[in-house]
Amino acid sequence: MTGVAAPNAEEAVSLGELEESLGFLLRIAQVHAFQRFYDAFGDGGLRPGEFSVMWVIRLNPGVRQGLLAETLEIKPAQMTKMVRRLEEQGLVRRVIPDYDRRSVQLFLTGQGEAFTEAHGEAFFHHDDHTHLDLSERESHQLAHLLRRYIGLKKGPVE
Amino acid sequence: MTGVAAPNAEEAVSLGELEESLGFLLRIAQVHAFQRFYDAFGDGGLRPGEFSVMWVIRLNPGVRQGLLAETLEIKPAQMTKMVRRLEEQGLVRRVIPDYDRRSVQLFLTGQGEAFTEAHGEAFFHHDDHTHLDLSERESHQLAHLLRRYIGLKKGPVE
DNA sequence: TATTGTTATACTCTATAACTATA
DNA sequence: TATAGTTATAGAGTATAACAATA
Repeated sequence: MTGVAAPNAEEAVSLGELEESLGFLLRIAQVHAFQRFYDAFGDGGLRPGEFSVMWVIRLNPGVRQGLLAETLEIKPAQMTKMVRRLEEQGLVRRVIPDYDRRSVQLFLTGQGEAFTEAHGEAFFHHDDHTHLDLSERESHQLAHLLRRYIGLKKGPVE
Repeated sequence: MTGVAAPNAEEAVSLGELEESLGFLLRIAQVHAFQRFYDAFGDGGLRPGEFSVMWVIRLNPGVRQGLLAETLEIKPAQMTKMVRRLEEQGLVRRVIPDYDRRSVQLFLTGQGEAFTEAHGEAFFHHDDHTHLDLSERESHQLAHLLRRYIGLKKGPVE
C-alpha cells in the first residue's frame, strides 16, 4: 500500500527535528539573504561579497590581500579573481610594497571610495530588521549569536 | 603616499558595520556549517541537503516532489537530480500516483529508512551547541531567531 | 491553457594543485 | 625551503528556459 489516494490537504510538510538544526536553518537563511541582496543590488552587477571586500579595504587601507581573504573566509584563488575584477572596474588599486614584493596591498580608488560612500547606507539597510519580522532588539541578538557561532570577537566599530 | 612601510602588527582587520550585517554573518556562518558537515559526513559521499531531503520524506511519506522542493527552497531542476541520485543509491522510491500522473510521490526505501535511522542522531548532534561556544539556551535562541528570519512557523515536532 | 516534472544549456562558484616570484 | 599570490583545470552547484506528459 503506497498512498495512491489523493491527499486531502497536501500543503503541510512537517520538518521535525530539522527545525532545530542550525546547519539546515543557516542554509535556508542564506538563500533568503542572497535573494534579498539581488533584489536590492542585482541591477548594478554587484556580486555578494564584492561590497564586503570593498568595505573592509576602505576600513583597512593597504590591507594585505591574503589577510583579507583569511578574514572574510574567501579562498585565495577566488580572492585573486575578485580583486582583479574590482581592479578592472576601477574600484580597487593593487600595490606591490617594497618591503615584501610577494605580497599585494589593497586600496580603494577614488571611484571605489565614491561607490562605497554612495551605497553603504543602502547595503547596511537592505538586510536590517526593518525588512524582517524581527524587532531591532531581535536583529541585534541574531547578529550577536551569529558572531558567537562563527567565533568572531566584536571589535570597535568606527 | 601609499603605505610602503611594513605594518607593525598586521593581524587586526576591522570589519566595522559588517559585524552587524545579517547577510554577511549568515554567509560566514554557512561556510562554517558546511565545513562542519563535511568533517562529520564527507566520507560517506553524503551531500548537504541530501540528509534533509530524506529526513523530510521520512516524516511525510508520499510527499509530492514539487512540494518538497518548495518547502526546502530547492529549485525543481535541482530536486530532480537529487532525487534521481538518491533513487540510484536505493534510498528513495518514486511513485507516480493514479490520481495525478504528472506528479511524483516520494518514499524512503527500507535502505533509506535504515540510513536515516542509523545517521539521524549523528546528524542532529553534529551541529548542536556541544560543538560550539554556545550554551544550549543560546543555541535554541539562535535557531528560534533564524526561524523568525526565514518566516518559518514552528510546527509540532513528532 | 495551466501544471508537474524533466532535460539541456550555460554560467557561476568552488576546490585543488601546479606554478612564479620573492623571502 | 617557505610564503604570497596567480593560473589552470575540473568539478559541483545554480539558473534558465524549452520540453513532454498530464490535468
